[in-house]
Amino acid sequence: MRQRNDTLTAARNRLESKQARFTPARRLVIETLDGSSGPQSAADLAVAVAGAIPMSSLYRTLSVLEETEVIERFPDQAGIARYELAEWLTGHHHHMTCIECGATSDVAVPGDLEATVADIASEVGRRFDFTVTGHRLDLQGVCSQCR
Amino acid sequence: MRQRNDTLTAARNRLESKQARFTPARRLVIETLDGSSGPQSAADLAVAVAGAIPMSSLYRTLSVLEETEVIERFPDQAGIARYELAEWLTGHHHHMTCIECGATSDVAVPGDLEATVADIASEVGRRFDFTVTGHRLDLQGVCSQCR
DNA sequence: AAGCGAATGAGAACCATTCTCATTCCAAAT
DNA sequence: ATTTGGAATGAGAATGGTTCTCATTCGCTT
Repeated sequence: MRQRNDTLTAARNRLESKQARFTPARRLVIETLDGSSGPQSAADLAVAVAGAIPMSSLYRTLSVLEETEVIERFPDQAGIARYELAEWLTGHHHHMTCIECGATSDVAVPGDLEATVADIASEVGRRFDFTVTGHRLDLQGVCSQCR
Repeated sequence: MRQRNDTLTAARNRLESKQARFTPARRLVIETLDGSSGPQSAADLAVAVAGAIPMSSLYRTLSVLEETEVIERFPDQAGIARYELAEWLTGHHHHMTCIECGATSDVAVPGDLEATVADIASEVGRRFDFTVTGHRLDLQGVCSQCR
């Protein structure tokens, strides 16, 4: 399993390879995301870093990290941006969203099933003349706490 | 295959069963979405209806249709809301987004593969103690025109 | 130690979306 | 036909997440 230091080092290398600095704010955001179990909004992160990063800087930090592909953005159902470490840092995974409480959490689909999903994705691409480079599976349902 | 009139009638029934009227603006938006091959933004729809519906009314129309579950909203990668007819009107389907041109189109995954996807979704739910009620598969890649 | 491009922070600006409210429409009852 | 009350409409203001501006500060590199 990937350790926190590996993530930080990998992210730092990525930033430096794109001539961007590995600054305290960037490091703090990466560490915070690394400790989260699902995608976080800018507001979530502002709380998590306890005001250590002003909003304008936080947003700028997020766009730098997104442009350098250290993190990925996916808007939630309301259209609010949520961020996660990029898959090359976390490993490929999917999301489960509870329709009761709205919480989204990561799911690493077991290898046997994931292989089938990937196969289906490329098979569908083949049938529709579309070169598939990635896929994302979102599950909606009710989490154990809400049930 | 579902005909346009079926869609309109079904949508009308749904609206009326929720004590909402089947007004010209609502009908026009439904017809426009029925004639689209992928999710449309409010701005797209404003163009498509050629100014026949002012923005404030268009947005209100969209929220009524969303609340009555005639349409579904999914924000695109930029967080801008895009709308489609709900799956009970169109049939279950997924999306393919071209990473070159950004276009998103609908894909009806062939029945054999779709059944497998559904099985995997519930199997994953079982393993993670999550009651799956729906799923969505998004394919990223390059469309035939961009390749 | 100096120079210089990058990063920061405060605040203004943006813009998709929602809200307000006065007006108009429609359906049902008279 | 007419009235009536709730629903829908449209114009414009307000909201709020996000981005931009710009003056200041930081941190490499020489």
